[in-house]
Amino acid sequence: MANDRQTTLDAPRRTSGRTPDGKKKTRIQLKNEKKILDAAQEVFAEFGFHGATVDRIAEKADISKPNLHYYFKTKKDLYIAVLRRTLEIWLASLALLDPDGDPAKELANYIGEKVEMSRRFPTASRVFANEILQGAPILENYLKTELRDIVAQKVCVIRHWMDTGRLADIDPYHLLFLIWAATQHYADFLPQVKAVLDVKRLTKENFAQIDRSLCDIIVRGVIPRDGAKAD
Amino acid sequence: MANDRQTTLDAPRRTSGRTPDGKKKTRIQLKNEKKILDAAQEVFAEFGFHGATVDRIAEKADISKPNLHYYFKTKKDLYIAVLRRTLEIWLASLALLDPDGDPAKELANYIGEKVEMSRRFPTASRVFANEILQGAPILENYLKTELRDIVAQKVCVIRHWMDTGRLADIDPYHLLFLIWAATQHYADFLPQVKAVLDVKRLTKENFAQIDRSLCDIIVRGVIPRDGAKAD
DNA sequence: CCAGATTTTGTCTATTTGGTCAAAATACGG
DNA sequence: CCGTATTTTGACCAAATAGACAAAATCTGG
Repeated sequence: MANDRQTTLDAPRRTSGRTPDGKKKTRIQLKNEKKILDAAQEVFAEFGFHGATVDRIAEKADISKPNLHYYFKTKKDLYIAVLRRTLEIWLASLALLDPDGDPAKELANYIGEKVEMSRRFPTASRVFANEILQGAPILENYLKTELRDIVAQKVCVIRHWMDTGRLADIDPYHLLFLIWAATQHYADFLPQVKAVLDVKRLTKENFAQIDRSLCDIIVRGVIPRDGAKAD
Repeated sequence: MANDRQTTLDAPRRTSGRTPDGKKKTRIQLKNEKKILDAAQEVFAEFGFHGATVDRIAEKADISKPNLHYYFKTKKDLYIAVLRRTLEIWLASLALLDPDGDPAKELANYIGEKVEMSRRFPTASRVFANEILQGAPILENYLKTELRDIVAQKVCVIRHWMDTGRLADIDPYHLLFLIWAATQHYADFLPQVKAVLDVKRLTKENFAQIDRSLCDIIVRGVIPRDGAKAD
């Protein structure tokens, strides 16, 4: 009952550089908030919201716990801030898919972008995965509004390609899910992938190979047999 | 330093029905252990190891906390027991892929099996996902031995299909990862899927559609263009 | 119905953890 | 260099939580 604070994630507000009261942020403030957010992202990615402890985050950020609370009132606030950052990365990768481009090239490009994302920002992907896995208590609202809308747009593009006969007739939603799942798998399930492949870590070459494999299968799977260019 | 207890997961021992000392298990024991494991699986799936509390599990199992501890010494023991059960489900679905079958049919069948798995045992999938996401502290050993071996076998089958020209030349490992990722996505990321599709829950029809879409794309993506049967 | 084994519970404890607070330290504009 | 605003910290608290333990209740075979 004592929980009337904001608990869902609004559309990422363009407030960076401003404190909630409108004042400009100090240099110290910016530096420390970044340190904390970086540390928090790692810890939340590894342990999820519940498993992460403020102490651990503070330690990793090399800052005292009360000082951390000076910048972020509660653990939840901090978590929301991390999610917000994570989301921007996510959104960036979703912004592709040109309706006028060649479907095969566009999709391959999209897949490549997402693979690169998993390679460069695995912790961001994991924070996100943890949140969804636990029922998306914070992101629920975002998923049902912003994400849904963006996806609907992408779906339109894909449908357009089908209508003009440049793409096989498959469900656009599941095509997108397939791409997301396949690419993020290499960030979220990294320990499993490494174990099965029997490697210490995934190199750039590994990711190039992943990109090739996924494009091979998925693009070939959705391009019509006849009119397709051999490339 | 005071942690010399077993911390990794051995090969699932065939000890069901036997207590560690070799005695037969009481009917009460079996019933209560099942109640506890069922409850624990749900809670671990939703909150992960750290987020899950013994109290909550006990409550869900409708059993007192000390009584729960009577059956499972520690939270970790209970977690390991849940993982063991989960693993059996996982293994079962991996046991397919007949080398002498038709590749397209075998793969479609495999995908269908995994989709069905996600539909029927989403919590099991989530427990597993949580464990991997947090770095697979318990499952690490299992991943590097049993799973790796099983996968190696499947890879052989797939390679065999390629060598006999019945499958396009793609990396078998990444094909398997793709299938796992795509199918489990609908269990692990269910809240996201529901939000984007704008549905309250995924029906049997939804899953049939998922199965069709995934088979369409993936199977078409790996079957050579020429010699393929139209089916 | 009895004796021993098994099961259940009320109570308690040690530890972890999120968060507070007032005071001390530091930065900064004039 | 001074006064004010900002930043940092040591000490502390209340709640949550994993687990211990001995006593009580119940079951079971003879």
